Amino acid sequence: MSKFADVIVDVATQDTNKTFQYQIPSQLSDLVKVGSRVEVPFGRRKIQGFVVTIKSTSSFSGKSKNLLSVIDEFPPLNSELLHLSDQLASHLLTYRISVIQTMLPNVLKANYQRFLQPTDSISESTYQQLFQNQETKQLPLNQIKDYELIKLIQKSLKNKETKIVYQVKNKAKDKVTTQIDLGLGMPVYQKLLASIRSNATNQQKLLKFIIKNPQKFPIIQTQLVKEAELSTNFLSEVEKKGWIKRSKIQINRNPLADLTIQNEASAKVLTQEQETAVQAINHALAKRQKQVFLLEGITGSGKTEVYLQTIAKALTNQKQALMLVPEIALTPQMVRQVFARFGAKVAVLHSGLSDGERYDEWRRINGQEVDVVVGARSAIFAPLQNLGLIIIDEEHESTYKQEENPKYHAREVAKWRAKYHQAVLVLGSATPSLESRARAQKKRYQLLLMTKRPTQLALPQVDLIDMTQAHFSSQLDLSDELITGIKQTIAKKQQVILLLNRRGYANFMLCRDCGYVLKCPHCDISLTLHKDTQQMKCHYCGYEASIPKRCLECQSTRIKFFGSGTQKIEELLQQLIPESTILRMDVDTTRRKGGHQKILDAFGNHEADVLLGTQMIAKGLDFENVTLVGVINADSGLSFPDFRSSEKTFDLLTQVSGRAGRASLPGKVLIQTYNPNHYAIQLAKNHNYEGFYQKEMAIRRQGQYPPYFYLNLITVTSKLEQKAAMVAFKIKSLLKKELSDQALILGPTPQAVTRLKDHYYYQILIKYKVEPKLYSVLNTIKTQAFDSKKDKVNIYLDVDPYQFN
DNA sequence: AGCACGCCGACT
DNA sequence: GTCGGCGTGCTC
Repeated sequence: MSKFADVIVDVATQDTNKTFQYQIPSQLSDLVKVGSRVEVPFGRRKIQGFVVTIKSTSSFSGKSKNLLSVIDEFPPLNSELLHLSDQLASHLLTYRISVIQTMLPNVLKANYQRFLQPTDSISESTYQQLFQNQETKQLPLNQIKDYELIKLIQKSLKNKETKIVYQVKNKAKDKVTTQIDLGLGMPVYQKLLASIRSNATNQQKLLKFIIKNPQKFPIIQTQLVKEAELSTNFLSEVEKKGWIKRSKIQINRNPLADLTIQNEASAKVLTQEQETAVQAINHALAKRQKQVFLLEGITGSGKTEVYLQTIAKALTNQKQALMLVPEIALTPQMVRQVFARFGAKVAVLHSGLSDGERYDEWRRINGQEVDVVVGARSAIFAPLQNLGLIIIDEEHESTYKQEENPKYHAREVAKWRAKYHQAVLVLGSATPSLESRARAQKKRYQLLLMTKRPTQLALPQVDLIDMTQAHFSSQLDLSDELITGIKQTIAKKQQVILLLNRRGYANFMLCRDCGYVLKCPHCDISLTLHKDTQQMKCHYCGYEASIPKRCLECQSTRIKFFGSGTQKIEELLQQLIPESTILRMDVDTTRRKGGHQKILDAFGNHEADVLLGTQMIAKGLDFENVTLVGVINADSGLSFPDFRSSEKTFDLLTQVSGRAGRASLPGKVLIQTYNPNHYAIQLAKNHNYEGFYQKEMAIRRQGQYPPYFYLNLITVTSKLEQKAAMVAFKIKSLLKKELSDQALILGPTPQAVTRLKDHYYYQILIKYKVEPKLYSVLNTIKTQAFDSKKDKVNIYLDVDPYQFN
């Protein structure tokens, strides 16, 4: 009896956001499993899809086509992830295939190729023109740009002289290397060495190496080449003589290969507070009940050790653990510690890996070869089947929210998975998100407080520098007080971390005669001066232009650059303190692979006195010689049109302050600000998270924002401004009609940056508490055609938005 | 998404 | 009459 498969097809549109049914041919019946990645005919193409159900009766009224092939040996999706993809797609109002694709490593994305092949009726001349240079009698069509050739192909297709065949290419490749084994017995090698010509140096080298290190065989070819100082050519010669045997073996790319393991593999002695936290979590682990903990511990209170000991507990309970960190490249110390404690049982997943490395790590996880996974946001989808513990470190970080589609929040996915597995979820932070802290208040989460540092070291003294009153010896960016602080620290051979949340040199160019500001031609945003590359760059779309010498409007030479970025401050600082060495760390200096690590290692080795950077220096760094932290402009985040701007500022200041005085030396923090009385800055100065929580909650209640209200952001975009606005107003009236009058519908308003990459953006914000009809309304908005295909209007939905633009 | 089909104006 | 541009609708 033949069977049928329901397949989610690799076409991300509203129309295809459902299953398509295919018949399973008998020769594939043993291979096709639920979760398999398969190749199917779709229209006249062949595409990739994922099997979500297998059934024995047809539910499709038409005639099902046959499934063509199964791509992987083992299904990439298990039933949990299939279930999750379904729920998440409807929760986020996106396509299920998009969710599936974010769950899986990149190499499992399909790579489609089209080839032109001759038919029987092809004429000799057409064949000559199209195929004479093709060995395989087929012409790859993917990147043909020659117009004459395209015309020729079209004509041949029309005359049925040729046809197009479609291929689904699998990008997933195992990494293969050559291994060398001995071909003869040891006494034979001894004899050979004795009888060989004295000028056959390479042969002698190899024989001596074999006799000296027989235990090293089989050996990887590249390693042998290196150790015995031979060439691969030579090795293939001696292979012919039968001295050695070469074979291909599959190996895993190992991203942790060059991580040196520190000697901190054993558990540390816990403080009373740590002990209490570990006990509480371990107790929940033992009960195997779904439970959420909020671990609120000040910077330096030793949250990491709590994580490590509870992971160990989960493992002894025969369970697996998953730990998320905001961005691995920025928290290498954390990864190193997990690796040191749990060794080969650990897999890492993050954006710094190559596609191949990521695929190998993922396969180790999917094969259940590891018990601990550490990774950034998307690691929340790691296919562990026996999860007992999920940890989210720095749970308040906005990096856990993906800003591209599907716009999921890893914390929410973690809750879903914890429930599914009856697992324990630990949310850790020095400055928990208000959402999480409020849930702890309501006892939905269990709050675990850690208020002391194990070293008994006090939190650093924080001083505010009021920039409206401060003294400046030169430019207005660096106050004398901060400069003096830096000089004194350097004089004591100690180090400084400086935070400036703006990259580039100067962020806008103004003509002092006509007031003209140089803007990006595609976005309504001023261009930033980059002195190192001698260019004006758009930080939104990447547009680059040369630095103007004259005003483009009035030709005046009285142009000036305003708004200091990291490049400018670096230059300024070097002038003011010539004896200092400065390392700059921002997206521009860390773009290359391993760029973060290089800078951090150099700073750790005290090759520089000052580490100057954007917010990427605020997280997780632990350098014991840093005794001064300076914040150059604490106000930069406060002016954003975002209800979380105070929270972000408070978090950033608290986080960066925690970088000072990590070991025996007391730390100090200097914060330059134009708003010294702002509550976020005042409370950060006093290390008063609980005070901030109370104050900010009152403001959120007043403003009807989360955690009191839910949010939903609708963005309408078009190349034509009126069109975007018109559709936005239509959507608003539809919402008004369908939702209760408890819901607040704000806008439509043009985005703060109205035009981006030549598109206009209008947005509508819905605030609500309970709206049973909301999802069905949003679904109709998504499906409803507000536009013709001609001047396209796109509608984006963001459930629980974090970025407002 | 990509592909076909069908409609309509334009060109040899 | 046929070519090509664009809008519409469908893919198990």
